[in-house]
Amino acid sequence: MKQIKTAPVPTLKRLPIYLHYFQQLKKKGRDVVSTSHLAEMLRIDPTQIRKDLGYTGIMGKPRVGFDVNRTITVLEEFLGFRNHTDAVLVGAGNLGRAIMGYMPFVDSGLKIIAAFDNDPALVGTEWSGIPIFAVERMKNLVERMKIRVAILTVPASVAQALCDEMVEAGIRIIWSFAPVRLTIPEGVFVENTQLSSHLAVIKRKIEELI
Amino acid sequence: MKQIKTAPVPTLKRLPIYLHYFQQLKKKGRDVVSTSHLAEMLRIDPTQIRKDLGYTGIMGKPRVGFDVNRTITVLEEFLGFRNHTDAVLVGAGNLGRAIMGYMPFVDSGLKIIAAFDNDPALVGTEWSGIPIFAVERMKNLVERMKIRVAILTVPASVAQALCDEMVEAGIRIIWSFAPVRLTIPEGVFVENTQLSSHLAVIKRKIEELI
DNA sequence: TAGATTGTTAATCGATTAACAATC
DNA sequence: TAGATTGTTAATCGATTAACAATC
Repeated sequence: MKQIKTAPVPTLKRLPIYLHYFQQLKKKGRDVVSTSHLAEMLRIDPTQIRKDLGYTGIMGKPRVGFDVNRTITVLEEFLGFRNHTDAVLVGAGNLGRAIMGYMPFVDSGLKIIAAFDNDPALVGTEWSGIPIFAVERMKNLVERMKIRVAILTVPASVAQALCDEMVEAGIRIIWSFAPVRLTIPEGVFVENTQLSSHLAVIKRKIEELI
Repeated sequence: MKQIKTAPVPTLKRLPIYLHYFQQLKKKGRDVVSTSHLAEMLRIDPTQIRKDLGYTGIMGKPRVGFDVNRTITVLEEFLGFRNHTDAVLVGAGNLGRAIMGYMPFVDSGLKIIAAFDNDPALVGTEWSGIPIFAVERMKNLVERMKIRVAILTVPASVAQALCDEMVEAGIRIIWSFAPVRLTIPEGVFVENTQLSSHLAVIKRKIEELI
C-alpha cells in the first residue's frame, strides 16, 4: 500500500541517486530492474531502497522489479524536478560560476535567472547565459521579480550581511556554501553545503588509512 | 573524563563548524565561551555541542566555559588540519577551479599539488598556483609521487573510468563531486558530495513554503 | 505451480535530547 | 558559599536492517 508519510530527509537525499542510476539504465535500454541489482550497484541495502521508493508511491512488480521509465517519471515528479523555479545566485566567483554552469540543475527545475557580484570586472558580463549584475541591484531585482530562492556562494566574511539583504528582499530559501551558520528569522530556510564537513571526513580517513 | 570512543561521522561533520565559530570569536578578542552561547548562535543543542567537543578530549570549566584558543588548537589537531597531505585534482572545469582556489583547504592541510584535465586549452596553464597537466600524465605522476588522495570533479559520464585509473595508480581516498556512485575495490574510500541531494532538499522546501 | 521479488511489520541500532550530579 | 556550567548517564527518537507474508 502506498505510504502517506512524508519522506524523511535521508530518503530525500538518496532519491536523486536512484534517479540518476535509473537514467543510466534507460540509456542502456534496460526496462526493468530489481532492488537487489540496484543494491549491489549502489551499495545501499535493498530494503532501504524499497522503502525509499515506497515513499514516492511507485510500486514494483513481485518477481520482476521496477519499471525503469515509470520510475524515472515518478521520481522526477516526486522530487519536483519538473516544476521550474527561478532563483538568483550571489557571488559569481569560481564556485558560483561552477554552479551556474552545472547542467544537472537545468534538468532539476532550478533556474538561475541572474547572478550578482561586487567585482566590477564581472558586472555586465554573463556566464553560461546568466547575466551578472552589481550586488547593489540584487534587492530591487529580487523584489520586482518576486524571487524566493537564492544560492549564496560568497566568502564567509560577507555571507551574513548578504543573507540579511536577501531576506529583506523576500528570499525565503537559501542554499549556502559559505562555511558559516547564518542567522535567519523565522520562516526562512537555509540548506548548507559545508565543504569543510566533508573535508573533515576525508582527513579522518587519511589518518586511518595511511 | 575523556571519552575514548572514536567520534561518529555526524559529530565529525559538526566539528569544523565549531572550529570556524571559535576562530571568529578569537578575532573578536573573546577568550572564553559557554556552550549555551554557542548553542544559540549555531542553533545546535548545547548538550550535543558538549558531547561533540568531548570526543576531542578537550574539557570546559564549569561556570566558565571553553577556552577559545585552546579549543581552536585542539580542534585543528583532532581534525588533522595541522598535518599536510598532498592530493591531486582531476577535472579542472569550473567546479575544479573553484576548489583549487578555495582558501580554507590550505588551512585544513589538504594540498592540491597538481590538477589534470583533457582540455588542451587548460593543459600547461596553472590556476591558483596549481599546474594543470594532461589527464594522460595523471597515472605516472600519482605513482611517482605516491599520492593517495584525489578530488574528482568531472562529468558523470567519465567519472567511473577516471576513478578506475586513479585506483590503479594507487589512490586510496577519493572525494567525488560526480553525481554517480563509483564502483571501487576493497580498501578504497569514496566521500561523495552530491549536489543533487542538496537540491532535492531545496526543491522540497520550495514546494512546502511557496 | 514454484520461486523470485515485492511491501510491510517488527527488531535493532545509533544519534539526539533530557535529566542531573559534579565542580569551579 | 551559591549558582552557573560542565560531563555523563538515562530516555527518547528516528533511521536502518531483518524477518516474513503477499503476489505475480
